[in-house]
Amino acid sequence: MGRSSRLAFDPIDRAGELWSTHFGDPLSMKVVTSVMRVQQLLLAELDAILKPFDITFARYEVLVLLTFSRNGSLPLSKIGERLMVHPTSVTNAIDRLERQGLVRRVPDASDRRRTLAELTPSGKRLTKRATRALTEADFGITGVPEHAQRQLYDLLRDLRASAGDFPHPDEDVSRPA
Amino acid sequence: MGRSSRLAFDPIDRAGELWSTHFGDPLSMKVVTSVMRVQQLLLAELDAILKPFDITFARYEVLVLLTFSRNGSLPLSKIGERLMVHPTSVTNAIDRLERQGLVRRVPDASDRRRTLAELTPSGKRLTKRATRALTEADFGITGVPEHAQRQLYDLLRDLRASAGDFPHPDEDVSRPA
DNA sequence: GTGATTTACTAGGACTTCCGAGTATTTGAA
DNA sequence: TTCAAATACTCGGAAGTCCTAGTAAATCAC
Repeated sequence: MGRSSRLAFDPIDRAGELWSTHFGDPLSMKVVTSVMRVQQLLLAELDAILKPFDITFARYEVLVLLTFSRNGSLPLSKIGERLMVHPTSVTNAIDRLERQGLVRRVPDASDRRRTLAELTPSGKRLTKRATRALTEADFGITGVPEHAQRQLYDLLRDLRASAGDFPHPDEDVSRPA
Repeated sequence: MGRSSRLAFDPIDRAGELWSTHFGDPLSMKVVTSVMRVQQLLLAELDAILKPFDITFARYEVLVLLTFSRNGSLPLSKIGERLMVHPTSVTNAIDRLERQGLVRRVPDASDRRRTLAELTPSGKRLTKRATRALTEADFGITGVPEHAQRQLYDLLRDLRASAGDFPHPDEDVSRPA
C-alpha cells in the first residue's frame, strides 16, 4: 500500500522544499499532490470499509444512485452522467454488479437503444448495510471537525467551478449563449 | 470523459440533497465525493498537458523525483516510499519509462538486491520541458486564488494528519513509544 | 558460521479509468 | 419518406492502482 510504510517526514512537504530549490514556487504543485494523496487515502479507506460486502466504492456509488431513483432503475447513460464517468466505466461496473446478483439489466421498451439497470432485492439489502457501515465510519474522515469539512467542501467546490465542472448560478441554461 | 458532458446542475450537490432525504447528514459524503471528483478533474488536466511529451502524471512524478536526487538515480524502493505507491506500481512505471528511453535500470553494486533507476540525457531534457509546461499551466489550477490554494493545502494536510499520513511534529521518531 | 528473518524487486491477477471503434436505434432534415 | 446525424451501449486495449506470492540478497541471532 501507500499508507502502511510511513516516512519520518511528510513527503509532500519535502517534495515542496526540493521543488522550490530547483524550480520555484511549489504551492500549486503541493495543492495538486495533496489532492491526489488524500484521494488515495480515502479510496483505500472506503474500499476497506466495503470489503466485507464484496463491493468497491465505485460500485457502491452505482447502487446508491439506483436507490435514489424513483423505481430503482436507471438507463446506463444517466448513471454515467450523474457519476461523471465514461460510458464504458458504467458498463464495466454494471457487468460486475450483475454477476454478483445485485443489479439486473432490463431492456427499455420506450427506447430500445437503452438498457436499464435495476436493483435486485439483494442489491437493495446490501446497499442499506453498506451505507450504514460507511456513515458509521463517517466516510473515512472521522477526526476532521465539521467546520473544516465545510471549508474543505466549499474550497473544492470553488475549484470545481473554476474548472467548469458545473454551470454557474447566474448562467441561464435555458437560453444558451 | 467525465468532464465534457456537463449537466445543468452540480451532481454532487444534487446527490447531497437526495442523500439527506434518504439517509441523513450528507456533509462527509459530499466532502469525500468532492475530493474524488477534483482528483479526477486535475488528473485529466495534467495528463492532457503532458500528452505532447508522451508521459502521464504518474510517470512525470518519477522523473521529477530522479531529478531531485543527488546523482539522478534512486533505488526503486525509495521511489515507492517517496511517492507513496506500491512497489509494483514503481516497477510498472520504470518499465514504461525504460521502454521510452527516459530512464535506465542500473544494478546497485553496494546492495545487489537493489536496482537503481537512472535518468538518461533524454529523460533529463524531457523533464525540463514537461516541468515548464506544467508550471506555466499552474498544474491545472489557474483561476484558484493563492489564499484559497493555501487554505486548501492546509485543510488537506490536516486531513492527512488525522489519517496518520505522516508523523506529528511532537512525535519523537528516534525514541519510539 | 549457519540458519531464520527481513528487504528488494518482479510476475500475474483484479479492479478502475479512459479511449477508439463498431452496432443498433432514434431523431431530424431534405 | 428516406438518408444522415446523433445517441446508447459494448468490445478490446492501454494505463494506473493495488494484492499475493515468488526469488534473490543482506542482515540478524544463536
